[in-house]
Amino acid sequence: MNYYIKIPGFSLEQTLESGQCFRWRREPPSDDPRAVYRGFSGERPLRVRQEADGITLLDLGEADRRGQIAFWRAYFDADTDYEAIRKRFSADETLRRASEECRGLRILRQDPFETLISFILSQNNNIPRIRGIVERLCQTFGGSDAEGAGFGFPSAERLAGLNEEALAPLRAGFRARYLLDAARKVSDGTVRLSAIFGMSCGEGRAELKKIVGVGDKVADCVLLFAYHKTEAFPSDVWIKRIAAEYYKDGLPECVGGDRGIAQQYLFEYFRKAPRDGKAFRAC
DNA sequence: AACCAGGGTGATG
DNA sequence: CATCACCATGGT
Repeated sequence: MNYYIKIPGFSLEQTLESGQCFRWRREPPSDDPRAVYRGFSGERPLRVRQEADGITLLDLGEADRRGQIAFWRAYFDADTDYEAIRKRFSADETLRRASEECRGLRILRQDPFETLISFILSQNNNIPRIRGIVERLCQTFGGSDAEGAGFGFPSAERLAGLNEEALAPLRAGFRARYLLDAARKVSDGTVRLSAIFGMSCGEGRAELKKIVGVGDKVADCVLLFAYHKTEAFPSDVWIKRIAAEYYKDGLPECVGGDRGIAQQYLFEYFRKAPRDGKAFRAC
């Protein structure tokens, strides 16, 4: 059974290909002109289709349909008013352009463990290769869906029982050691991922940084993309360049507590900008 | 061939 | 506290 969710202005492509998640793939073009994506959140599979004014969840199973719908509404952040946020951001000219250009982009509410591992693997790495490593991780250690929808994200317990040798086929390099430390500390309760929902940004950051290989940037990505703590501000090489060019004295006042949302608009806007010569001049 | 990629760690000034 | 080599791998 299919289920339509109205999300005005929302774009699957802008959201799922913005570098905040790594497990969604666009299906090859069929006779259906509308884009269809297939992916997972943690162990939950989904096929989802772009509509003019929202999305359609495709082929939902019979069990707990209300629960599934509520889950994906939250995942795609369907109940946040991004129009109001963009209006507020428009006081700053650069942010106005970025948020206009990336109008369909939303901050997902992803699975915490999946997000943690994915961004551990992201360090000193590029997005296509991160996607490849995460995919191999799921195919090798994740649970298979009965319908052949693919492989869910492996649990912390499963990964905690492995060693670096077992992870070698992933070709994650030096990050494999960090992945194991994370899986171990999550599965033995040293790091309590579920407790972070109720923590402040600072507390959550400290909790995540108990893991070897998690610094400020990775921690803030998890706080933003899994826990939806929008005051988290992941500062990567792109954002550092943008800040040096446009925001030497910090973000403008209109951003308020939503620094993470501003960050994602800026990241995506400049990353997509034409790269011939001076990347930022034309923006 | 050198440089870069949604960084972090550990060793030095 | 600031800097810096280094980490493993693949793409340009």
